[in-house]
Amino acid sequence: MGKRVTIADLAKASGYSKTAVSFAFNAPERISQAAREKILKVADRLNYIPDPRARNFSLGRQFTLGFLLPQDIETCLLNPYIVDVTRGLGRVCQEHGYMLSLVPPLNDSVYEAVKGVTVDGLVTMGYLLSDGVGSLADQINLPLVMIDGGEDETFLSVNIDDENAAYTQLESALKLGHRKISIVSLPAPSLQSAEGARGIVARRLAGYRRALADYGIRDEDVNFFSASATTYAEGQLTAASIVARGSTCVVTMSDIQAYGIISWMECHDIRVPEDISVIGFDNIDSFCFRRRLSTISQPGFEKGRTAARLMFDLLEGRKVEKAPLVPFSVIEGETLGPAPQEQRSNYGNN
Amino acid sequence: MGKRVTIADLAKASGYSKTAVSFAFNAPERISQAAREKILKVADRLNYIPDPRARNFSLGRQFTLGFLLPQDIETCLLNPYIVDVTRGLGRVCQEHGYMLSLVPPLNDSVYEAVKGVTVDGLVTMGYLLSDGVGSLADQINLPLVMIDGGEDETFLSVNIDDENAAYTQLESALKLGHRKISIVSLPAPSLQSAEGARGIVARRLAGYRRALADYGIRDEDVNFFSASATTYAEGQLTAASIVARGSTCVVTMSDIQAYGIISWMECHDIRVPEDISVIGFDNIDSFCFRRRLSTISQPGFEKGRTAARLMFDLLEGRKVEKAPLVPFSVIEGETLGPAPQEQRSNYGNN
DNA sequence: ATGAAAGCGCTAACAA
DNA sequence: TTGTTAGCGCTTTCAT
Repeated sequence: MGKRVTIADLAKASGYSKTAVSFAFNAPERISQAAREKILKVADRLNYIPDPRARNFSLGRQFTLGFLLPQDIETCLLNPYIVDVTRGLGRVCQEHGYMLSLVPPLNDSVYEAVKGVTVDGLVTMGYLLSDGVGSLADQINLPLVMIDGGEDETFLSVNIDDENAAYTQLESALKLGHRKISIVSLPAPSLQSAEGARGIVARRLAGYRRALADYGIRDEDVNFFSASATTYAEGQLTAASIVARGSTCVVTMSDIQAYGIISWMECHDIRVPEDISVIGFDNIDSFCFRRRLSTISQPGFEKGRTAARLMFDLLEGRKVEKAPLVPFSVIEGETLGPAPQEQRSNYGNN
Repeated sequence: MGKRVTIADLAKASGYSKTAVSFAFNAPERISQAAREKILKVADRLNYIPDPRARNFSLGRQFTLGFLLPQDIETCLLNPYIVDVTRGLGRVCQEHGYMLSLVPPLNDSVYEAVKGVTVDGLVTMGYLLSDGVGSLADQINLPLVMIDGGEDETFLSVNIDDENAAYTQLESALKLGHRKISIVSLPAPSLQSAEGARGIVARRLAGYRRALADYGIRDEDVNFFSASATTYAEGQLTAASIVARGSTCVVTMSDIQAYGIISWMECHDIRVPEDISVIGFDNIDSFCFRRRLSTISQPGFEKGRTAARLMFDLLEGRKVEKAPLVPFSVIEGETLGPAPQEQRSNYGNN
């Protein structure tokens, strides 16, 4: 348990100064061959390894990017979409020799988490301007890139065109004759606030509203559920209410919710999509599900990569354009079918 | 882009000393009400937030745990077993207000990665003593807990009883009459070295050998494949060779390999388990696969949690027992069936 | 209750 | 080429 060998120890032992030692490790060209060799030899003998904590502090860099998660690590990593984003971030971090730090909201406080973070830049997921993360980051001079945040001039945010994606998603159900729809939303802490109006949830809702209007769906035929967490289990919990409302189609903002819902249906002998259709959002690795989920594909990996790249552009002082929209696409799976006939007749001339 | 406000700024602005400021934030009892209030008020006005980098450096703590991965972040997070371990680690980190840093081997060098890491403790996955990570950690005074490492006195390692688990896995195939077996191993960098003999791969191989011996299987009826990476794609690549060798059962050290193999089989009209059986290892969330995979369940989440707890025991100076074995179990899925009759007759009186 | 000052281990501007 | 020394921003001992 002996204390770690320091640069001072090595300086003394080798008969050189701390500067020389530092140069021996970080700037060979600024020191003579002989000195360098001697120093390194003694370093080896003493088992000296420069302390990265001190080095980073002195350099003012941490060689680490932070990933601010919307929920617990435990919960987030249950969502393959988030895992995919993490993979994208990790890829780019490695290319730059950086580590990737997972930062969950601490004791339910994002602020405390952000205040305590020791990273060169923070990539957030699912936070909005109104959450105050942006201004806090600003205050402590911390570069910020958002994923699935609000589309705002102030900060870079990597997004798909959520409004159109949601429109497309719902429309693919409406086209098949569905008229009684359940919509399952992501948790939206700031939905109420004015600034939240530009958030991802709000944008998707706008897309839904437009689609509903375009197809003349009446308000009373739409049920809206706001999940308290984006999990499989939460999906299962919602399923019963959905069925009770007589919807013929469920539109979710997350595949993982959709899976939960489908699993509940299966346990209750409700056929998907014969009795009720389900269409998800994300397109998490569906190769491993029983049936291919009908869904909207949004490239998590790509989003992560893009965000991290933007971050390094920022860090390395490169010019940054506004973050580009990442493309989405429709995945035709096996969980979306035509609306059941009986229901359809209820709404007549269609 | 103004520089961040420092403790010195605040000291000057508030008319107090740096000490007072520090106390105002970290030790209210050591300062007068009035002083504290005044300081905090000015802090607020100046937008002062203590810099965690300096604070951590000064305290000699990072409030971060490192997770040393066996491969790229990108690749590792493709493996749900590893994601599960990460979740377990993350859970405990959060309980302690810690962040979790993902540390991949940098430029293919674990050493460089470990040398540069700024964490309070390092949890490794899949490394052995012979990889030298242990002694390096020792050298820089970095607490270490291993997952799936060697069973060794020197370091704590969280494991299941891999030898018996492997035995059980293979035996469940042998019991069903399989006599021509393919074994797909994890990548094993240090399998050759003497110390590697206690590693996870070696222990499982020992289990396999014992099972093969107990059931009198001849060497020439066993095919051994060592994957270069633990991925779905690698599994698919191996599948063709497996079929070519005429095995009736594939035993893999990882579910993800098994899934890859099965997917290849399906694409080539080979029925699982009618034509060939597959039994995996890990039991990654099989709820989302087409058919339940026959496999050995090892609790990744539990391993992560246990490892992190041991780490905090270490960090907080608690006594630590030797790491306990985490229990495994057999999952009876739908991909392991009796050996095909034709093959069986080849090997007669059974 | 308060403050001066000495660290923490390293980097790097500056002087020799 | 080499060494002296002043930071980096915070914590904390030890006087006062």
